[in-house]
Amino acid sequence: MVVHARKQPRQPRAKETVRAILEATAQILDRESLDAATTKRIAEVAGVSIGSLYQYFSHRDAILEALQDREFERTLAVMQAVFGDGHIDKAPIETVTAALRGLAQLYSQSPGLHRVLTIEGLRVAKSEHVHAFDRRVIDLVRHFLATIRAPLRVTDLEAAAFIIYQSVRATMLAHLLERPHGLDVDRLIAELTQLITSYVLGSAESRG
Amino acid sequence: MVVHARKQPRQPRAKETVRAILEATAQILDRESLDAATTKRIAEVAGVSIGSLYQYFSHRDAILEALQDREFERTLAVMQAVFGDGHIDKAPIETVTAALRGLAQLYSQSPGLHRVLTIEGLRVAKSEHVHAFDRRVIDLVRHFLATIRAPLRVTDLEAAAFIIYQSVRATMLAHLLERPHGLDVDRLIAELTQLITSYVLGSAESRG
Amino acid sequence: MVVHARKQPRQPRAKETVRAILEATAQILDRESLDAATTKRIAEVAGVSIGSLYQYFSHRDAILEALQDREFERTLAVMQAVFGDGHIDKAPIETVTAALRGLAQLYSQSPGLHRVLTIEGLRVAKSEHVHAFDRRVIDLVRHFLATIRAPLRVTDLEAAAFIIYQSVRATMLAHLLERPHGLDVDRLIAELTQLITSYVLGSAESRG
Amino acid sequence: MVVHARKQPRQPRAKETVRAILEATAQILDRESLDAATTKRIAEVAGVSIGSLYQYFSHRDAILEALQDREFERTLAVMQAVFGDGHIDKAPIETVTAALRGLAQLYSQSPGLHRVLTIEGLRVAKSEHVHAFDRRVIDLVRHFLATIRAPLRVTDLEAAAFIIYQSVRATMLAHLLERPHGLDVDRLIAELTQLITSYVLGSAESRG
DNA sequence: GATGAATGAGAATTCATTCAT
DNA sequence: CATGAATGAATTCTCATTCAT
Repeated sequence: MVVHARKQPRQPRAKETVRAILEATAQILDRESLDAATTKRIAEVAGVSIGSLYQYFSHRDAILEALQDREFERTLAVMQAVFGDGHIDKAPIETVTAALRGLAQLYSQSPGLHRVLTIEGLRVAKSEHVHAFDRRVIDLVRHFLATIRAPLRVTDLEAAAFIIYQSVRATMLAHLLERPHGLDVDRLIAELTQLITSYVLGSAESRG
Repeated sequence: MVVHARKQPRQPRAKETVRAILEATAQILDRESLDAATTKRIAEVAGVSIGSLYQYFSHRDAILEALQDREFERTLAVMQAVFGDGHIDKAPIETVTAALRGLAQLYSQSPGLHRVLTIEGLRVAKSEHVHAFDRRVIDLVRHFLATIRAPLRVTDLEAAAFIIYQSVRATMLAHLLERPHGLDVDRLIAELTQLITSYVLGSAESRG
Repeated sequence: MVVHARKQPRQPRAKETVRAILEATAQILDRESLDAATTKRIAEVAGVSIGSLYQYFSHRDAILEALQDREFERTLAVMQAVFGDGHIDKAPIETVTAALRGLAQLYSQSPGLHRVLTIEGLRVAKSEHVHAFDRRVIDLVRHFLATIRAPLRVTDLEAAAFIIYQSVRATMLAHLLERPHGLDVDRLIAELTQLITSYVLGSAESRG
Repeated sequence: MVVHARKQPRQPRAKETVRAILEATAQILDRESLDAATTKRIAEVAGVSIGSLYQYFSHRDAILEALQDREFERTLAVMQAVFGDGHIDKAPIETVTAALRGLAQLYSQSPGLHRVLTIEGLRVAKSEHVHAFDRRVIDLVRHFLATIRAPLRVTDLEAAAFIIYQSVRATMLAHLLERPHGLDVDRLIAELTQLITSYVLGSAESRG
């Protein structure tokens, strides 16, 4: 899973080192910026030597990719849990709210990390990595839409999933980074739920 | 207009140089990336010397800011035209469609530029520049919502404007950069119109 | 006399331009620093174009050299006046005081200029220009010492002239630049007079 | 001691690198000039890469400051040794001679370095560093004057110390840089001793 | 003559990566 | 394995000088 790792850490000490490196990088991205995440700074914060970075990661970007992996897995896990079979009998509006809640919590834990992931998604040469993640999330959303029993207003589920994914991500991230006053997270989730359900189901259903 | 210009170009040759620098930078941002826009590369593409960059721009970022300015003004002009008095009697759905069309056209002219502007908006230390632009666009949207005659479903217009702005921007940009197959721009505009009108007005009105 | 001048200014307008350039440079050296005296800045302050600088001076340093010339001539003029025949009958202490007074006045008119001239004198490859000036001043001092009628305590007049020149220059300049509190210029002159006459004549004579 | 060092060199190899950098810089200052001491040139002469300069010094000037420190400490050590308790019973003329001898030796070891230090003292924005050194040397001289048992001719010891410091420094440095023929260092010291003692004590005492 | 736009060599500094210890 | 000193390509920016208008 850790694609670019130079060597799989097997010993406890090695695992701890890898964990420290990823934690340090996440912290720097969260509190500072992508530019601040130099190898020197990561090594400092992690409390290891620069050499150790290259023991486990072939190049600097591999560290970021490993972090992406971790965050991608967490995000997908949250969505899979919400969209899982257990929720198929609930009202769509509740599933949507649950998904948004889960995402909001995830984002708020490391907004800087998601900020960087979004920026990566804006690169011209977007990595396969990032592309595959987008694909998987959109597939999950599309699948969710397809399993809604109520009549849908939207017909092109692929397009709808794409739009919903982009809208939710951008809005949540902007909210977290800018913290516009007078708009707390619960209210944001309520509004986004409204946005999505109105779009997908039409107002009657979303009201009911 | 060129806020950070070191010197206002007076002679024709000078104006041409400034134009070449901005054009070159826009092209690099469009086709490559923000990182690729080094002073060396910009000068090369513009066909001028590095020194000439600094005749008219105090530092590298000032070139980007000048480009931002240009794009900000264009964007605001489009929106002001659409939201202007002439449209107050039209159905909201038409105004929304017109605005989205205008934006889509603008974005498609220089997607890379808007990509960079979006990235700038994701920086920890977002510049006053970028912030002010976001503010003005959201104000325009809010004002538009406030002048709709039909009964609104949303109550917090500030929140609604914020969500709409972020959603439209992210979706349009992602569409332009990824070009998801099977989703042409007209369809995208139709879907986004649906998204917005359903959210703001409820389905009955948006259908009508 | 203006050694490096590219062309002798003959027309009134041209003379005025040269004057403006030298004045501007002197002002910048006085108020700012040697580094601040860029061709761009000199042209700005002088109110001429950069091109005009090169109309009259072959290269930037030629401007500084012309300034040196001017200052060197002034300095030598002051000393020649004091050490001239008229003063041969006065007491040495009075001549020394008069010379110091003249120099103090000259230095205070443009301390920054003399600062730069001193720095030039500290360059490894001191220009012939600067060297020749040092030589001439020391010759003047030596000649003055040789014409004193009272018995001298010093025997090596060349050495004495060298020491006196360096001491006076450094002390006066440091005084002007640092303005040590509690030491006004009259007091400084009195002290330096004491320093020199005691050294050259011994205390009995310097007291008388 | 190395105030601006970025990192304290611990390993032998590192110490050797720092030493090489300082040695190279001193050599360039001695044989060439302050302007010649570019980072590229220092690295070349030191036989290290430019990057290594920045391992140990935060910026170019920090290298010069480290050199200054080294020289300041040496200079003060020489003067403290001479003006120390052991010399209080000796004749002032001997203490002055000893001090001048010590300084002459120090200056002759690295004239270029002292040249640069003097130039730094002539900068408009003289660094606190340099200023503090001047202050300390003048304080030492003043204290020495105050402890002389013989009756002094000078009354303002602060002014006298200032004048003596500037005169000795400038004269010794000029002597070293210009090497005026017919004036060897012993003779220079004798003359400067004469200059100082005559000034401070009057000729009778300085003769005895 | 006068102008000032254009030039480009050269300066300081950063940072991912390597490798001897 | 771990370390961190060393590397040097690449970046931004300055400024004396030239030359077309």
